[in-house]
Amino acid sequence: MTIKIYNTLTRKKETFETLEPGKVRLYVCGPTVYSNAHVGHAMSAMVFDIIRRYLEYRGYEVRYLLNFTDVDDKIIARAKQSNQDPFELAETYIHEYEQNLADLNIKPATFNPRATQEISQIIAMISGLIEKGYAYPIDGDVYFRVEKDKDYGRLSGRKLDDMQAGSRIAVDDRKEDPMDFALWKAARPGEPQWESPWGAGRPGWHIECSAMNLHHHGEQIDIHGGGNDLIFPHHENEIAQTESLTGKPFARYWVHNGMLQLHGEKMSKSTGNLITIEEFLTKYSGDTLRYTVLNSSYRSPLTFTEEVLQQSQKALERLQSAFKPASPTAGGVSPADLETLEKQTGATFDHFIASMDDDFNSAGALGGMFDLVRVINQTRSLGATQTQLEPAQRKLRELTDVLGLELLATSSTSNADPFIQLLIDLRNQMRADKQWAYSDMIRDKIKDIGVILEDSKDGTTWHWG
RNA sequence: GGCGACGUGGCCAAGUUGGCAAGGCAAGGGUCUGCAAAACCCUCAUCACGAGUUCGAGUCUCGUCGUCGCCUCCA
Repeated sequence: MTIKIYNTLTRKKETFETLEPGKVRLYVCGPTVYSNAHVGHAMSAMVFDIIRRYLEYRGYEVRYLLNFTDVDDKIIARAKQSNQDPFELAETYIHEYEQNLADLNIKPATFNPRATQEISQIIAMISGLIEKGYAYPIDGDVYFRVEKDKDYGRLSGRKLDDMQAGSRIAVDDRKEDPMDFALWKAARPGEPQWESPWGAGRPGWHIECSAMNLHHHGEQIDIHGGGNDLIFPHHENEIAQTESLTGKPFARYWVHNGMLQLHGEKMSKSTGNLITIEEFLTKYSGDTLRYTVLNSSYRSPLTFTEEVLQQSQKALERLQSAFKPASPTAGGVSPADLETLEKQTGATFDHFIASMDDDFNSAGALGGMFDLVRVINQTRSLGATQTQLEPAQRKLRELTDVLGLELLATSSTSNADPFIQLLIDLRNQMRADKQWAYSDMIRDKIKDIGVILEDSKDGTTWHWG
């Protein structure tokens, strides 16, 4: 079995082969840290978390770099506005972002490079590009010469001639070509700056990712990821810079996630059409977002509405239902029934691998998992013992772990437990005496506190609701 | 204007090389239960529209309509 990945560069699904057997060099463009991260960032981080987890599950050693762009126009502008030091501002949002990711059960990257920590590498790269004739300095700025790069536009599928440079932003007429982009920006007074052969200044937007990759991964990497809004110009320019310098293909697979749609439009920092991760988590769990992400293709736009989130919550509860233990008094189930369960466990596993191997088709994988949920619940209903249920439940848990779903047990131990149990015992005494009004009242009132009671032949169970 | 993606039941959504349309939510009916909840069983689509290729198309080709993304900072 082989993994297939959709490659933006070729617009086809391709068989996944790594540069080095068993090892994956993965780089994902993280946020520019000038404000609170929103759910769109979370989606992207989650998509690559899922990809990373799956590759690891399939036996790869994944070296995962997620960068922070911690110096740029917006950070500087924002810092000025609030009379803050730009580095401190960036630092604050980096910490917040890392906390957000942790709250969403996103595994930390192997390493988080930052633009400001790569300045010497950036300067070295730019010098190399100038030497090779791919870049030129003007008044302390340095620009990349797109004309010299004959492949330019190959990732985004556009030609220089087709692009309406300056259609929305004034063209700087000092540049040789309107599409030339800044590698280095001359310092303005009061702004962060570093010394360079072209005078004091700071890096342009795209160069830091090229430099970080070169520095921490090497000249070539396996997977380069990010939102599909980065395809042009960001990733296009990364390719131009890196390949012009090294003369080698940069990333083998370019993987892009679709945009999260809020109110029918892309969630976006600049337009203010957003919900921050923090806000989101006051209402929903990280699992709810993760399920929503998993339930559709990572490459498609993600429908993000209250209704969809509620549906995800319900679906998670159903997934969770498979993990309910067998009744302690269960008498066991026939070998035939057990075989049905075993077969479904195997089928679900095979389906999971086949789906995920196919460009990380998590929605398909989930579909198969629900088939197992049903059979587990069926088998339990038929009277299976916990020992009989256990292997199937364990396999299902293994798969939900791969997807990064936490499925926290709805019942958690707390020091309220003895009191809840006391109420249940009292209520069951009342039920034995057919005092329905009082027993129902207890059930209603305790529900208001968040405890759900469920009666069955074998007794009463409860969980936090 | 250029480039690209997409349009599957009330909602979300999957769909390998074309061969009688996964799954979840919601809804209706039933089993169980004092009731409720949970669980289980049953029911619920011809795939935007039109034309074409084919023995056969959601799956290929062309056209129409619609939605979204990029071409400016953006995950």
